[in-house]
Amino acid sequence: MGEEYRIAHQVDRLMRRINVSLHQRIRPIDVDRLGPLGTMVLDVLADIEPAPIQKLNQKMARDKSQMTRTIKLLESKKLIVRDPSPEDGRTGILSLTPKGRTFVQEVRRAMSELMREVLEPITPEQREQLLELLKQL
Amino acid sequence: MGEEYRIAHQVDRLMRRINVSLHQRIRPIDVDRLGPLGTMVLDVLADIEPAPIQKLNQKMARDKSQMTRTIKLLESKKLIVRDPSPEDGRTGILSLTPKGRTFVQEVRRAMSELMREVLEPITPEQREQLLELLKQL
DNA sequence: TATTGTTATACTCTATAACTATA
DNA sequence: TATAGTTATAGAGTATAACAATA
Repeated sequence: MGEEYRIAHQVDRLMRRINVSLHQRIRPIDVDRLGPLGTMVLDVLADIEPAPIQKLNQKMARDKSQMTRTIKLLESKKLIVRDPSPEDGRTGILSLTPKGRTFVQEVRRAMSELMREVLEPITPEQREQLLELLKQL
Repeated sequence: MGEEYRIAHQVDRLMRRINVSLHQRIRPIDVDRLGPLGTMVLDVLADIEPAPIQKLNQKMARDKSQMTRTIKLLESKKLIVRDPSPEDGRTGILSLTPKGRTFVQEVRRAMSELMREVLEPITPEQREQLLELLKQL
């Protein structure tokens, strides 16, 4: 094709749409003011907990220092807890608190609703296809 | 599926990967310090020029005030020009200068190279499929 | 009255490097 | 020495609202 850059444009545009809509939908339920990043970190962590910080970093593809700050915020709001790792004294194992889990449920409800709107132009089979393609990347 | 939110996670992760790699690759050629956003605005504009600001806004899915600033930056670096619209006195028509076009070519070369790496795990047919799906959204 | 674009402000996210502690 | 995480700081991107000019 030689126009691979077009995929980058489309991904950017899609991500922007998702972020803007998500921001609007999340605000009323984001009583702890985690912001979009804090919300997403919690959401991603919910899939992999209990998990060392490093694993969360990989999934989020942000840099370490940013994750440090976000984790600290989530801890201070009592949404996650950090336990020492028995294997590696340098790292911590993150888990959600009950409060964190409840919030993630709300976030996912809002997010799935939003994504259903965004994905409305394509069929359920195409959605599966899209998810599979993205997972491979 | 009921797990539409997972697509949002994957899109976020992909976009992060693209942004980080792009930032590194663009820096050496971004002599005017446009940054990732300025670079992408110029890149997108190259596809639709000459275009009113509004059309660029739609394509970029950023808010107006941010685009105002970015356009001003690109203008000040002589990468684009703004001509008054004959139809609507409120808006301007944006076009790339020769300098802007040259820069876009370099950016696209770097971007396509990067995307080929990112897209390496999937076949060319799947790339087309992905682009088509994204376009529909 | 609605729309386009601008300005101003506060906030959030990002990149980078230097640092500490453990492996 | 290498790696995980932290801290500090500068810079880039974002959301919002108020505003002027034109439609």
